Amino acid sequence: MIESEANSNALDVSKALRAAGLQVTAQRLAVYEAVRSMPHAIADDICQAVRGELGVISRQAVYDSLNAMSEYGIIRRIQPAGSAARYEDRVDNHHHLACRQCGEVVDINCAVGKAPCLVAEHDHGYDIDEAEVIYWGVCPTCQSISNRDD
Amino acid sequence: MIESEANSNALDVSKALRAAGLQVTAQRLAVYEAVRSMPHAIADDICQAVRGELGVISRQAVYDSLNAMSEYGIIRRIQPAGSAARYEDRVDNHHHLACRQCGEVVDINCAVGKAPCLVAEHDHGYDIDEAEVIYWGVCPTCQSISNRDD
DNA sequence: CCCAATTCTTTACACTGTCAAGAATTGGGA
DNA sequence: TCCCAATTCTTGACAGTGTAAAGAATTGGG
Repeated sequence: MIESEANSNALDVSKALRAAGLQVTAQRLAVYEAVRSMPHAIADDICQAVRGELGVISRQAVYDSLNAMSEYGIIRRIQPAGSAARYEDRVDNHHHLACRQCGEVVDINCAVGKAPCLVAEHDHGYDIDEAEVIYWGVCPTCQSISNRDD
Repeated sequence: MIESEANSNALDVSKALRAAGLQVTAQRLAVYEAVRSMPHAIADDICQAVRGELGVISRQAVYDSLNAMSEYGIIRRIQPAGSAARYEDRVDNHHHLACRQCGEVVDINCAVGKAPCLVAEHDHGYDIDEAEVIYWGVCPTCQSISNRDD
C-alpha cells in the first residue's frame, strides 16, 4: 500500500467525521479503509479486514462505525435482497447490478441520464428522496459455469 | 368475506399451484389468501393471519409456501433494506415506495413508461432479467407526525 | 492536564430464515 | 375406492445479521 495515499485518504475521512460531529478514532478510520479497499463487502468481511489491520475490534464497533458513517453520507449502505447489508465508499448517485447466483455486486450508472428514476409516476403523497435501483441478472462468470454444466 | 370470491380465488391458486407442479394444500391456500388480503406483509404477519384461519400452521410451512409460490411467480417477494422480506399477490411489473420512518410499502407504477429501467447503461456482461426499483421517502402520516413534533 | 461526552468492549439477546428427520397428506394409478 | 410413492408439514435445533445495555476506555475542548 502506498503510505501517502492511505494518509491523504485518512485525512479526508477525519475531516468528514469531524464535519459530521463524530469523533475520529482508529476503529473508524480502519473501517473506512476496509470499505474503500473492498467495496460492496458485508459487515463481517469488514470486521475481518479491520482485525487484520488493527489486531482487535469488536463486532459492535464495526457496526457502530458503519451505521454512523452511513448516516452522515461518508459511506453508503446497500442491501440487496437475500444478502446482508453491503457498504461502499462511492456516495454519488449510481445504481447496482447484482448476480442472482454468486451475489456479486457491481456499480452501474443510472439508465436514462442523471436521476430520472427519482420521478415516480404517482408519489402517493410521499416525500421521496431516493430511488434505489438494483438490476438483477447473472454475471459473466456464473454464465460460463452454467454453460459448462450443459 | 364473500364466500364465492374466496372460492374463485382459491380455485385460481389451485390451478396455478398445479401448473407449477406443486401440490394443493390447505396451508398453501391459506398462505396465499393471507398474502392477498394484506399485501406487503412480512412472513411473521402472514403466519399470524394463517393461524387465525387454520388454527395451526408451522412457521416452516409458511416459509416453504412463500418460497415455493415466489419461485413460481404465484406471488412476489420484495425485500426493502432494513426490513424482513415482504410478499404481495400482484406479480406484474411494478415498483415500490417505502417509508423510511414507519416502513410502510405501497405499489407504484414504473416511472418512465413500460420497463425502461431494465435497460442499464452498461451491462458489464451480465444477463439482466429484472430491474428492482424502490423509492424511499416519508409517507404522509409520518410527515404529519414530524410536523406535529416541531 | 483534566473532565465530560463520546466511543469501544463485552455479553446477552431478538429476529429472520434455513436444515434435518420423521409424521402426515396429497394425488395418480391399480 | 384403496394404496403407495412423492411431496409437504411439524418439530426442534441452529446459523447469520444486527441491536441493546452497562461499564471501561478514548477523544478532544477548555
